[in-house]
Amino acid sequence: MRPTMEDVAARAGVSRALVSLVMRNSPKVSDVRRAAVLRAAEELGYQPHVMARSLASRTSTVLGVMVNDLRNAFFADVVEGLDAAAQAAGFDLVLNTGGRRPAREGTALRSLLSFRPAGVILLSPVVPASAIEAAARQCPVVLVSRTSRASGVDTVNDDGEAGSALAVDHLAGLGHRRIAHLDGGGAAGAAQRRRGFQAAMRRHGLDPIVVRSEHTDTGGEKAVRELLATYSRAELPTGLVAGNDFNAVGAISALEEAGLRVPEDVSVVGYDNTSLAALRHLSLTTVDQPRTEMGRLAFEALIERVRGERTEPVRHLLHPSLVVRATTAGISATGGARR
Amino acid sequence: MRPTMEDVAARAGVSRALVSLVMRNSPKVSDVRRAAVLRAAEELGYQPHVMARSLASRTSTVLGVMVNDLRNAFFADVVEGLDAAAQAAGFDLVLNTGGRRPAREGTALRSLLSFRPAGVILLSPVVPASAIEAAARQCPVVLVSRTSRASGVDTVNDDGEAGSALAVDHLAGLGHRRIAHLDGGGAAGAAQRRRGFQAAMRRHGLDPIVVRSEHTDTGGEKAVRELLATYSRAELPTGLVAGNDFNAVGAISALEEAGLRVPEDVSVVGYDNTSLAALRHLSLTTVDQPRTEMGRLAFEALIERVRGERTEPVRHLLHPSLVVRATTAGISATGGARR
DNA sequence: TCTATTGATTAGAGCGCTCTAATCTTGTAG
DNA sequence: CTACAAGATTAGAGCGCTCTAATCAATAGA
Repeated sequence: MRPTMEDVAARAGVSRALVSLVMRNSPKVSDVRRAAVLRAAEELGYQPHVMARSLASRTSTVLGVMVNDLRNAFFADVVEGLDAAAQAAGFDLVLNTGGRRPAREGTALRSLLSFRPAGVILLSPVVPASAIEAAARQCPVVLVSRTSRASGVDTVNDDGEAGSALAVDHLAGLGHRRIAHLDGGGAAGAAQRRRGFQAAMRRHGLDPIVVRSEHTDTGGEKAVRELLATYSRAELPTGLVAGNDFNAVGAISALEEAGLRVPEDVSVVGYDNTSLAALRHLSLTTVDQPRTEMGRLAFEALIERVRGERTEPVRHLLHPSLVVRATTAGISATGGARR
Repeated sequence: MRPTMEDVAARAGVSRALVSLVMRNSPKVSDVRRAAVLRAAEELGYQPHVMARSLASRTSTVLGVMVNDLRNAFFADVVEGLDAAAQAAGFDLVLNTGGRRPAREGTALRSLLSFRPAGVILLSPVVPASAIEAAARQCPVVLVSRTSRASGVDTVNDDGEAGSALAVDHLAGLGHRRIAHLDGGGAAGAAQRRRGFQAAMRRHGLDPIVVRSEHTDTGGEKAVRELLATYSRAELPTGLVAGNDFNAVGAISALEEAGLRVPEDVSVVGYDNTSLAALRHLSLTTVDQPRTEMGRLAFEALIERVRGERTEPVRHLLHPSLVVRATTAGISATGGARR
């Protein structure tokens, strides 16, 4: 059996309460006793029992985290940021997934709450708003990549509209006039990206072309084939704003298959700046969201509520940035490319 | 304040002990009482406090998980498998990262242990063996992608030697004789993959060519350039067994840059079957490890020990499989390609 | 009628810790 | 030498639950 505080106290010749004070490094312990306790703890390999501590102190160092999909690199990055911030502040993450299924997410959320966590962070949850509000009645809740109007809920989102605008501005700046968006369908954030695209295009006085697609590489291929079937070579869009990086890669494949060169004939911009985009082989121009930063901000929003420093909800809208690589270029007078 | 068992008991007009029995759905409760308790719990929105339960029962439903690197899709998949199995069995994951730094991993591990978890699962940890053995003295420990001879420790690894052999057999079967391995250097599992490559080559009566590289795309590029500088076009290896998928992608880039076609001139096999490999754009032939399965097995190994069903260590060595896609082909008589 | 017997229910101690309030030490001023 | 404040230490209750052992109710057997 692992040693308890009582064991340490006995060995150090002090009371359990004193050991408790030392463990929480209280200033009101004499140096002699502190040293004795620390030595005894060391010798016994003692480590406080977080659960017992949590129960007795009526406070929790547990943060519940529910992830929409761990396989998605986006969430992995957010969790990284979260973990780093949490560890630095002495919190631990209890992590879960609901596999994108509302019912399972509900169970997962309840499971997190049964830890009586200091707070809960939901990454792009698919549970109904009512479940989120119910959770918010028990502890602070932060939503990442999902909005909410509930008063007890903070949110951290990236500004998808601004991201698309960045892509459009970039292409328009390179001289492109016919630019199409490969829409992400019902995927999280897709609607915002589409809206941002349309608004930016109009701002440039251009006609927004939107092709229904999805956030996969095959989706990108299909969308481009559709485009090729619809437009004559001369009228084909010269710029593509893909729904995400995977979609962009599929689009590029289909373009090359059709004998079009990227970026000489068509420029393509991705979204998310996944590790994929950074590969030399692709060198995809893409929109980057500060994912790790989002995790950090989510943690901070939570901690502010935990510490009671704030009660009004906060809505972070993070600014994406454009990472220019090799899949975009200007248009030459002849319709060819100019880097 | 959230309702406690006492509240439920009062509302249902029974004792706290009875509520406890109902919550653990004991068979020795009359139907009438059970219904009354359940209703009261429902009305109050009561949910047992896991930590209090854990403390009182001296058992834990917490599984500590330390991940080498969350950003790595490999671990994400393993965690997925772990989470699914754990949830099904009523366990919760407390998750951590040490950022590949031994000291930080040590802290992370200690943090996990302070939950007095039912067990701990370490995904490719970089902590010294002594730390692992110390942990094993406190609770069952399962290692994934790392070996150990300690008696209290179970391991789950993929058979890297077999994986490389799969790749070599495939290429040799296609008629390739000059095959090179792009070695992963000090990366986890790299040594095994190299050994497997060498052994398989000798088995086929071929001379194993090993180029020092690393598990990144730039590493793959460099290795191929080295190869190009070393061998004449006629003597250049026609088959490449890359250290992992990223490395393979880099290698392909460099080959194409040099005017060589894949797979017509050179066949390339990756390792890991990441989402990258599945992209149509690449369609990389690669070696797949059953990652989700590894998570499940890790959980099962742990649970067997928790239930006391087993005390001798178990060493799972999982069989990889080859996923043949479009980057490998046979050699034609003229040195050209034949799919 | 009384005692077993079985099944359902509960009292109460205790898990490992924190926290308040009380107690014990000192040092210092009068 | 006494009084008292300030600092250091501790006793003991209690966090929300489980678990053992005791109690209670109801039925059956003699």
